[in-house]
Amino acid sequence: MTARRQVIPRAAPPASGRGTGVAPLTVNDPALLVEGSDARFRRLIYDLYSFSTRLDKLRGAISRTVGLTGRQYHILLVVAELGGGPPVTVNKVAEALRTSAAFVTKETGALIRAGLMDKAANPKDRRAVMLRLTAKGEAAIDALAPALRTINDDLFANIGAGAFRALAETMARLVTNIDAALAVAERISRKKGPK
Amino acid sequence: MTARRQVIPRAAPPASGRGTGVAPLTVNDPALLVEGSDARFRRLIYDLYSFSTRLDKLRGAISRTVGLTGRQYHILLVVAELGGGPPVTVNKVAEALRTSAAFVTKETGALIRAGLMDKAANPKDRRAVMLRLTAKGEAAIDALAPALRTINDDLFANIGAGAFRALAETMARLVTNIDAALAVAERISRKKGPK
DNA sequence: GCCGATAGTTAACTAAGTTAATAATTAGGC
DNA sequence: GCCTAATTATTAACTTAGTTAACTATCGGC
Repeated sequence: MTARRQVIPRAAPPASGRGTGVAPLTVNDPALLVEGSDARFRRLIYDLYSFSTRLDKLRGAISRTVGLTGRQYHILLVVAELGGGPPVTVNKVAEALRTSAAFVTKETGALIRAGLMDKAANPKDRRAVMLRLTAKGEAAIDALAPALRTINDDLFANIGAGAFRALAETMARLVTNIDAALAVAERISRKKGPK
Repeated sequence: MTARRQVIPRAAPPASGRGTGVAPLTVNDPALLVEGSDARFRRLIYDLYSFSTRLDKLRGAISRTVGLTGRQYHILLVVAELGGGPPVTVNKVAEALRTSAAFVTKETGALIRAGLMDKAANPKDRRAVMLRLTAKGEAAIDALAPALRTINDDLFANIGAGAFRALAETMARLVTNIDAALAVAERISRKKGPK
């Protein structure tokens, strides 16, 4: 089918229009207002979105060099990190990634087919599986480390030790807080638009 | 088809195993190391991922109360913010959201069908469109503000003005840096795994 | 008046999830 | 010891959020 352009209606009478785009504040907390405006706050939220979009792309690009998607690589890292402790189960990985067990099952399947991970039944609990990296999986992580060092250094260029630690602390707090905020949002969402 | 459980192979000989999970460092920059370890850095990256996943869900939950997806609401906000200046085009919105024009076209279509936005041909340049909020679109933004204030305050609970400003500054720098890092990653990616 | 660049749209595809149903197993109450 | 409820993992079908590539229409320079 051809890409015939859609007909655009003639300019309608202008919307009532706030003109300068003044909108109601999106925060109450005075600590988040700069000279009474939430502009800086909204900018921060946009930056967080921009950053996370790009961070995903970054992870995707790095992962492609070993034939993985970004999420698969992330799972590989988490299994590596949890290894050495008690058996790594599907649910533990799902919790660490804050995603569903179903998704972990699907993606670990790809990693196992690629020979980077293996799965064995836990003799103590035959419902559970034990996920482990293979030697090839560990080699893949090691192979990516040099590129990762270059990229991470670039990413944090001109950010000193103080700013790094402050960021790490604030992000840890935000991660803690966001679950409560999400619970509130979902309560409102269910009340107002249960669909 | 029934969900017959997959047969799990008997425990294979253990992978070569790093045992304690010691992996090569993922950063060089000493400002990012704590006692010679990159553990705090990796934790920060995980936190950034966790946070952005949840932030997406938060936006999704809020947006559902007015029948929008998270991204549609985001586009609505950006058009509101850019309004009042020169005509808002598809490309400008795409740039602000760091996404493709194709995606903006598709999502603004939904917003227009919902009566929240309208589109008119620019008489000065008939290739371009002018996106504007309708009165209903502005009303939707206003209607969400009270819930947003509650949720944002919860999200930034126990984060003072100093930490907020430091976070805003560091995130702005990270957003600047990540484009360079992404360029490096994509160069490596194309070199090593052009597929 | 042609030619390359720019603006937008469409179609087809991919990544990254989700929910719901199902199966296998375990653990607890009695 | 047996039944029931909970837990662990898997599968299938679906959704959201994007992407790239091809294409149309228009503009600006020469």
